[in-house]
Amino acid sequence: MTESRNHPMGAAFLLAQLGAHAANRFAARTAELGLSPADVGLLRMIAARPGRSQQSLAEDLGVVPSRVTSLIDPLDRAGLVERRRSTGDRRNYELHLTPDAARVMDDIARTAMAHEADFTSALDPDQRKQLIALLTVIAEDQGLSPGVHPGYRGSSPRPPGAGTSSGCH
Amino acid sequence: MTESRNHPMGAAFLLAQLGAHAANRFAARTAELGLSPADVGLLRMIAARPGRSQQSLAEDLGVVPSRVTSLIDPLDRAGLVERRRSTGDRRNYELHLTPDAARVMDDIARTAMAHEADFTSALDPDQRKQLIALLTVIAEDQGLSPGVHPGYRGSSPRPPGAGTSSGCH
DNA sequence: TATTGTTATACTCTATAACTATA
DNA sequence: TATAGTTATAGAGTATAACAATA
Repeated sequence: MTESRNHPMGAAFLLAQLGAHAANRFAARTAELGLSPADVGLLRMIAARPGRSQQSLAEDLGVVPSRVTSLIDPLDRAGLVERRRSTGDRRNYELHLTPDAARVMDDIARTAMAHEADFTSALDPDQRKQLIALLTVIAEDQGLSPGVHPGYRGSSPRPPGAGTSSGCH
Repeated sequence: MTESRNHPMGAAFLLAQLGAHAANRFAARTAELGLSPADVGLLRMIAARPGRSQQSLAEDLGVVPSRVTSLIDPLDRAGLVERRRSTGDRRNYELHLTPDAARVMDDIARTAMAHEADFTSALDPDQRKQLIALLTVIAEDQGLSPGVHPGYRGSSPRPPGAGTSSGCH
């Protein structure tokens, strides 16, 4: 309380704090669909580029290929993602959403819109546009790929213990 | 690419994306001080209220008391935090920063300022004020405690698998 | 009996390495 | 020999539960 009064939070800290909160809230919503945020991210990445390989997913996510296996497995078992052996190069898979996934994607879209609306309900439309504009400027300046959420795996060295507590000033 | 062109990101997603990025960058900086972001958060919480107990830390962080033990242990061993048995109630500790910690706190302050400056370097002073104002409105609306970073532990149900990939729309 | 903090244990997440099959 | 993907294994992080000391 003393600190918050005398040292108003910096933008970087507020961003980290709100970002974590937004991710938590979103996770709570997707849980109601029986999906983790990771599931949702994967489904979207496959929807955006059907037929892509697990390898390409691993690169975009910045994770090791073995991790993609365990990430796709539950989606495959749930009947949302289909692994088709590539006819050209039978070593890799072509990942596709199943027809069943269409309904789930609709649910996800609704969930995401509700999340966005709830999260920005304290702002008027003009303020939302301002906020998005400012955040977009920073995102581009920081070299973030549009639509790729870094989770908490880190494009940085990634020391152990990250994730709990503070973030900056 | 298609998606980012046709569906500009919502504020909630940008927040989650930038927040994770900010946390990662900050972690990279604190690592150079030999500290994790968690360490920094703990040191600050103790500095803001010297003599507080591990129990109170557990409540503020939303973690279990046993976790606080393993969080404080390394700081104790590093000679930055001292556990003094409370004279009034000898069950609990009063946590204090050691004299050695003063220098570390200075390093942390410098690190945080450098982080903030780098992160907002794409904005002019007026835009920074705007951004902080907008973020503060949302933070208050969402009921976030000033200065308390939720890590990724979640004030929400917290489904497994959270942390990787997406966050919203 | 209730509370502060610790220890022991189990579970989850993730990376590394070894392996299979293709090329 | 090199590449896509899988499996096995090990390490870190965190919660649960049982425990000690104090109230």
